[in-house]
Amino acid sequence: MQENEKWPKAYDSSQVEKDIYKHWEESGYFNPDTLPERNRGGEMYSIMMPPPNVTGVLHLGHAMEDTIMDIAVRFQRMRGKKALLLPGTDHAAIATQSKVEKLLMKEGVKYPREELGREKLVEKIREFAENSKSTILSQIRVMGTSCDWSRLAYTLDEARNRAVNELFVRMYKDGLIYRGYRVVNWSIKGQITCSDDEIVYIERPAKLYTFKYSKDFPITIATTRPETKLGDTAVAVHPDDERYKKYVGQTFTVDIGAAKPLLIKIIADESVEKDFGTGALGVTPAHSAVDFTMYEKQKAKNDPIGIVPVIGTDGRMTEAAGKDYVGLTVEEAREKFVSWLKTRGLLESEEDITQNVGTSDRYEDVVESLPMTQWWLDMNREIPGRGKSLRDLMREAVTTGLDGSAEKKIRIMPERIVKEYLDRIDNLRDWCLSRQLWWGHRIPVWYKKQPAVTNDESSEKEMYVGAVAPEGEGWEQDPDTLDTWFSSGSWTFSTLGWPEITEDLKRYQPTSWMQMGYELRYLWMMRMILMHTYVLEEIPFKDCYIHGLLKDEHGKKFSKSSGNGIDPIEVVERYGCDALRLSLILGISPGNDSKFYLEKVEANRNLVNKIWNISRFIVSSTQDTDSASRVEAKTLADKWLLARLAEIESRVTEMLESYQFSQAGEMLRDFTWSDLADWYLEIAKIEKGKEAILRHILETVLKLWHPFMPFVTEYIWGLMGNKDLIVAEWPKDDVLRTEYRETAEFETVRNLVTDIRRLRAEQGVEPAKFIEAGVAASGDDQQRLEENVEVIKHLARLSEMKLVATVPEGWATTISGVITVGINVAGTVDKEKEKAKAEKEIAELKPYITSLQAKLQNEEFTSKAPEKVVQGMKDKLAEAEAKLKALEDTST
RNA sequence: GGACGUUUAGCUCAGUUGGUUAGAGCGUUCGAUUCACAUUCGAAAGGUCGCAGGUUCGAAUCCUGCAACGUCCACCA
Repeated sequence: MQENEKWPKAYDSSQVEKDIYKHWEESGYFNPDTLPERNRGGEMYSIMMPPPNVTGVLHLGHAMEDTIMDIAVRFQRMRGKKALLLPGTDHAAIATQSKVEKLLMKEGVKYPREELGREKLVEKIREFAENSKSTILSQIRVMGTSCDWSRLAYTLDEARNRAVNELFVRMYKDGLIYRGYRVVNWSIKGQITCSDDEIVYIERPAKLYTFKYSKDFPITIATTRPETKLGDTAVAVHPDDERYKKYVGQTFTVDIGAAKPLLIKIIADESVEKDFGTGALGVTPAHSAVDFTMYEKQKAKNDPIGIVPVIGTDGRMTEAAGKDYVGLTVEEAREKFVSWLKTRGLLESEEDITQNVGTSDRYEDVVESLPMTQWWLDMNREIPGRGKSLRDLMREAVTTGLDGSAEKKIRIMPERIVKEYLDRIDNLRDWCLSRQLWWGHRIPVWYKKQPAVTNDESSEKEMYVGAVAPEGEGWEQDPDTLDTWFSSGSWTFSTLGWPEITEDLKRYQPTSWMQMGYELRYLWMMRMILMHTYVLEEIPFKDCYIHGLLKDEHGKKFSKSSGNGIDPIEVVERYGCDALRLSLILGISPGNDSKFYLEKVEANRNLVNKIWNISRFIVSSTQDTDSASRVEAKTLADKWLLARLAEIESRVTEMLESYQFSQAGEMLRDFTWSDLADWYLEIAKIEKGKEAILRHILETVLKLWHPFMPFVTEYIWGLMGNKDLIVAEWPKDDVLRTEYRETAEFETVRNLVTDIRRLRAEQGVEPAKFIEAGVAASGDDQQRLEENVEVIKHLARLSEMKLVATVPEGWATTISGVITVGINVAGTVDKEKEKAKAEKEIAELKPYITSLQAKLQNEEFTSKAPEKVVQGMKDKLAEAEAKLKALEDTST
């Protein structure tokens, strides 16, 4: 074929991708409202894009998510659905604010909050966020993502802010959100509260100290945090513990150096393990979540114990800790208190242990447990009128279905995640919603007097909950903002216009599908389920696919600190978007991590180019074809290929329906490269008159590939004179599927060609040389080969192929299935090689035959195994025996 | 302390409800360049399916135990 401008030898993605994306965007097909008639009347299909954080740029993980979502939505669009992929970004409260603060500090603003003040700092963050947002949005376009830009959402925009406020107020009115003095996770470094989900547990060595408060105190206790003991108010023992039963209810006064002598009450609590340590637990309600629950239990029992905070928000000991300790860090205080115990002879032992401590996922410091007044979401309280709690809703949504309705059940993939999720639900504590941050949704609560961040139980002033301040003077809004996951949690409906009951809301939720990385399954998936089921009494999505992490070739996480980051945009520039997309989805299995490296992209670039050249060949050789001509299989090869195509069509469809992208893509690749390019197109050069079939095949293949590699397929589609592959009809049941089913017959021909090629290579026949061949076959095989003599001759480079009774003496021979084939090597046959080959095959075949025979003689097998299996084995045995006989004939 | 995942060719991974000679891509070796594509084509080598037991006529696949790696949960005071 002539080189020409339209069809260069190699596909150049950089020349076409931008224009094609622009064309798609202008076509309106990304927006379900402006899709062709067929789609607008179709079933709805919706995906909400997990909003990337506006903290920087798109990374490979985003690129992978964009790819799988885009494959899903393109597939559904081609099938005629009213398909929506709704894009958006996340303001990412703490991530963004801390990032900007760090940048400012680098620029010399040492204390950004103090120096700039709330308004100015928020303005700086907004600037940064807007910048980052526009970068990210343009990168989503580069990935070819077919999302509806007219519905673009941002977690901190006007509409989403309205939704968040409304949600907060509604939950408050339902009694689910409350203000409470409770123990929080406090990051000293970040000066901020963390939810349980933002805690990362790490193991570290620690010392377990066993001691008594005083010489005459009857119970010995153990702790890894001696300094907190300055705030102890009780000792808890198991109610059945004979050793301590007699003390329960008594109160002891001990002086261990705190500001005031401690009043220690002995209480009984089921959760204390008799066999752990001394079987008694010093209770510090102010500095341990567990102890705090005991404090609450005692309060409920009307047998209260005290609560004494001895650590402040600055991580230093408070005045309550006593004059010897005030102002010290916890480490200093610990050392001091331990030596105090030692000098008094109160320390019984010191033991090295490994301890699990919680750290802040953002600031990476060990979090302190401190009591504070914060806003909380109650997991256990009954929702008015629903007869169940938020926890119940979260459980129902993945088990029985919401309200027991199977229609309202979320299917999570891979399934094992469900178990982990339920585990987590069972252990869920109330969610601390308020954050000491400025970047985010400000808590919609107003006070007459502003409470300071403090760990004293402050007296409440007049309070009003609502988005707008009430009438009158002196109202000040709560200074805190909401946990960023509060707004992300409402993503599946806030994006559709809620709290207004819009057409979009009615139509596109519950959404069809959600995908996310497994690190988000609690932080985000759980919250979406919680909020959606609460607000709309519906599930947020029908299917949820949890994918693994992308790692580098050594299995390491991509991260800035290890410097192994790969910029997806650079990869697109170098190899093309289609190649990158394939590399992100092929060879992965759901829920497992996968590795990414450039060799993979290269291989997939080659695949894209292969498709380009297949098209180039087919288009050039079918230029004058009447596109209306009927697709009809005339030869064995035609029947075979059309049967394969029909099979691929239905299997790829099935796989995409069940979100098995990797498998679908691999199947298509194998078909395209091997069956179509290497075999059928080669045959098409020999057997003429395939124009209509070739066109049909190419168009079908382009359609099947389009969701995976949208750019090159759309481009070729255009070069073929067609319009808008993006909305072309997905291949489905057609005449081919029922007409052509048989693929096995062609395998005889294919195997014969391969075996002759191997024989030539073994015998050292020059590759270009045409030689004579003789083929001894019988029955159906004989006829099949006769019909395909020309094909075989060309593909195996034969000058002549005769069907013979026996292969002439002196020719090199091999066995292909049950066919004996010989080639005339003009007396130069390498007997040694031939014999070695035959012997090797015989050696493999004999034990195989023996084992088959043994199986077939085994009555247990023949009576128990299904008839199909037994028959299959008999056939195999017959074939193997025939082959063995032929081999033995040739090797003697 | 519980739970989960992974372990298959040198590398990356497939392997559907157990069915009998375990597959692909990359890499390796040998060979090929006029006529779609060297971003290509042909051929080959390469695996005791982590280990040990068990169930079964039959196990990479099911069960039990163990090991290595990874992950999650828990009020390990």
